[in-house]
Amino acid sequence: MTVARPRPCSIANSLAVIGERWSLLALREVFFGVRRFDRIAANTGASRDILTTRLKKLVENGVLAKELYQAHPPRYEYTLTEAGLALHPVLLALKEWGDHYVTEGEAPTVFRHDCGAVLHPRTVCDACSRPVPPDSARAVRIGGVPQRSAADSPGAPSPTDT
Amino acid sequence: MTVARPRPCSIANSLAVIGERWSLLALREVFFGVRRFDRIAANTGASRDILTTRLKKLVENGVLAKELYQAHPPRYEYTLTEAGLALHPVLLALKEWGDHYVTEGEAPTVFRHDCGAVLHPRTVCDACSRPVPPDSARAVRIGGVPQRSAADSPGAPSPTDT
DNA sequence: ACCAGTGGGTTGGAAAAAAAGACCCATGAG
DNA sequence: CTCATGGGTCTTTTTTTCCAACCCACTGGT
Repeated sequence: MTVARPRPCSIANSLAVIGERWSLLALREVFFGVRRFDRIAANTGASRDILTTRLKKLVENGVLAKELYQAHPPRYEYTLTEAGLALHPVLLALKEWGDHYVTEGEAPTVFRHDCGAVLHPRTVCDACSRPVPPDSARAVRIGGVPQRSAADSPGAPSPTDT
Repeated sequence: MTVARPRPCSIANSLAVIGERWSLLALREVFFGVRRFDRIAANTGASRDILTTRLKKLVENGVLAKELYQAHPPRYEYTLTEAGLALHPVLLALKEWGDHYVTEGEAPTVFRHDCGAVLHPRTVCDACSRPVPPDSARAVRIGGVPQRSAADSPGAPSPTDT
């Protein structure tokens, strides 16, 4: 009898690093170019002590780096590491979804892409550059468990009980 | 003197709906085809009471729908609404980031795209279909505040103090 | 009829996390 | 000297979360 342990999963792993309250909002600020504690606190609304522990965690996990910009009263700026920059798609996806399904009225934040158009991100397959609707992705393996590739009836694509 | 109120932001709005612990993992399960309470609880590791309130909230916010599949002992399945399906890019982005920067070893979950290749999502501009690196997006407006369109060097794109 | 099992919760108490706000320290400006 | 700024820390109170147990309405087996 298998004990029900949670599914191994990169989404869960990601959330363990950036999934706590305020973490993503702090990262949003750094993406916006706001790199100092006070401003991040003010713009997110996070309380200072929580923000301190979140930033520390993000630094420990290599998402942010702390850079000294003034010695003596040592003062730091938080900057994005490579891993931090790689979160851009996550934030864009969340913003797009929020604009569409949560925020009422105009989107509070708007970007213009290099190409000149207002930015709306779209997710495509890296190999073929075509869109990836939910049903265009077949599971090869879920949570470490190989999926039968056979014709699973639509609507019940291999529930993966484990 | 402006009182520091948190920035209006669709990312924050999104997180208010799906940002609590377990919410995204529950949604992941529904995307995987796991639609019933017990299985979702087992596969995520969430405790039942928390899962109850999370699912209720997701239903209230129109991300999931509850469908009766058996009367009498009334039993429900949770299915994705249009808004729920639209979260696919968010989950893909989180999975991709986790695979890359958090999970050690092989990715626990792998999808194959319709095109035949193993799925790696990429985010592109909907208008020009080109990639969207962090510095290719210029702020038109952030948190409701218009940005000066002048040449802000990347990395310091108008700190938006509000 | 009796019993175990399944599905979807609810309840109560203990433990952990977050919020709010005061406090601290070093430096620089007026 | 005093105030303001930046980056925290400390304490107290309020919220959440976790955990395990319990409940109810069946269903299927014997």
